[in-house]
Amino acid sequence: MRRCFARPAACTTLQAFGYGRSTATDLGRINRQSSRLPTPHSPLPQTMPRIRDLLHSGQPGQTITVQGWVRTKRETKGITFLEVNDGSSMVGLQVVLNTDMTHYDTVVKALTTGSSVEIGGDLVESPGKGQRVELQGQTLTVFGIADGETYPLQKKRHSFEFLRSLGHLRARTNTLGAVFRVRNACAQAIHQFFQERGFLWMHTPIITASDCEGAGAMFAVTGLDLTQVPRTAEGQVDYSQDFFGKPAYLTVSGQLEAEIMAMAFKDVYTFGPTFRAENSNTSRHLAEFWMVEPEMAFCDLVGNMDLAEDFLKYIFSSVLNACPEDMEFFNQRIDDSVLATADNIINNTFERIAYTEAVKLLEKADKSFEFPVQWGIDLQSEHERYLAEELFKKPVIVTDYPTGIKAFYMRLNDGGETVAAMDVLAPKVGEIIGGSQREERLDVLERRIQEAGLPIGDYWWYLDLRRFGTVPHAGFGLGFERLVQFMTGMGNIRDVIPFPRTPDSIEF
RNA sequence: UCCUCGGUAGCUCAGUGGUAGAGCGGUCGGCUGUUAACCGAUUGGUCGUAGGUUCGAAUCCUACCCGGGGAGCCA
Repeated sequence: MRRCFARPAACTTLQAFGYGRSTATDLGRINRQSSRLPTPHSPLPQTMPRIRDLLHSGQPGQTITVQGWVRTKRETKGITFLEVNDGSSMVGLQVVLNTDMTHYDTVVKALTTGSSVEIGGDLVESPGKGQRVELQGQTLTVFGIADGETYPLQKKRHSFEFLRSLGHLRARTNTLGAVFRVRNACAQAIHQFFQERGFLWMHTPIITASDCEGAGAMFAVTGLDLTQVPRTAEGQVDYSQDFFGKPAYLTVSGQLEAEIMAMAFKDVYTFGPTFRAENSNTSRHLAEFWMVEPEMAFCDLVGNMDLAEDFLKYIFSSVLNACPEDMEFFNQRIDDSVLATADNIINNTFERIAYTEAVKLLEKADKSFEFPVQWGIDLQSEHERYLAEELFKKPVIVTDYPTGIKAFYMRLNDGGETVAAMDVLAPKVGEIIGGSQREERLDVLERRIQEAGLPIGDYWWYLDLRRFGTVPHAGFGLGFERLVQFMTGMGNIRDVIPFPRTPDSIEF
């Protein structure tokens, strides 16, 4: 590409060109007919049609301007085809450039995959196969060339491992583009689902005061100079000199705070970032991920299950509706069960079964498990998948788990052997949602905190909720990236979040 | 953290002790409408790093680094 710039003919079209607040390089505005002057356009983005809309509803005869990045260029002797993509859809707009354009030899030939362009012209019916309409290019502005020798994205399939090393460029690929459109549609659907039902979105804190949340290793947050940590007389870190005057961490859950807000607004939800410092190196774990946690007052476990089922059906329907091409792509190229799975979620009533019953079914199963089943142990991934995939062949909600394997805040059932917990198990992925009815009885909750060996003083406000106007309530948690993984069929969670954070990895 | 597989051209990979390869990409040329265009030519490497065995190491050994998959933990 540098060689092209060195050509005298190309150099004559080079000039600094102020463009809005940024400076772009104008490689040339090219007129098909030399008598026609370039028409300066408004730089306001909202005046530019998105390629998605042009492909769906653009009419031949429209004069349009599009902006985007060149995905491919196909050249023949007398004509050049560009596919321009602006991220609004999987498929790009085909642009036809004829050799009689001014500067064709210098500018059009210089265009490479990855270059940024603005092209004006007429939308016409495409005589070729593969697209309804195409853009007959008349003016072309090149904002930036992507040097073909060094631009790492090629017109071929790349491994996801390789694309992960290109976190700043991979969103321009078909698959990651589809992932992030689906992710957006999914987030939008989540808000819409809750807002339609009167839930309030609550921003629970990201920095939390103590580790009483009790769910996994936490990242410490400190303002102390780590090269000169103040010590107490006993040699411990003197947190009284730290920013908050006590140890602080990044949140691992917004649930306890959501419970506070549910005691005022009945139905609330959180949707925000969550952090786990666990050294988990798997395709299903991130150190920073987004979590959705609805919490409902005056609600029991059955109401919780109803909400979880409605929730998944709604999200899947919405995303299929919003991103049909992307979902079709996932089904074709990533996992051919994506659409069947979505259909299964949307059109089946979820099976509901108590843990004790599930264990009996697993014991009777004509199948040998790596981990033998026994009442009292937590279900392994292989057990969950057997229930959802082989036995019921649809989503299964398992309820009433043994008290010993679940968290202290889950409501104790009569007899005390089980708690009102629920896990939604889905074919292909296993647990997708985990939740419970919360313990609303003060005396029971106090006993459970003590039995768990937790510092009861730290929970004074949580216990106050039971002292003052307590109410049965319930909620669940859902890992947002796992939902996106589930919907798209993407195998690695690092490929459904724009900038994954995992142990020893925090690029971009 | 444990188990396991891997690291060779820009990318995807072949090469199991004897002169480092293919496809794709890039570049150049050709081709009147292409669809991951096509055809021809060409470019391209400290074989993850360090040490060792050997006449000779991409290949065998040791350590380390990085990545994939699985497990645990979990969402």
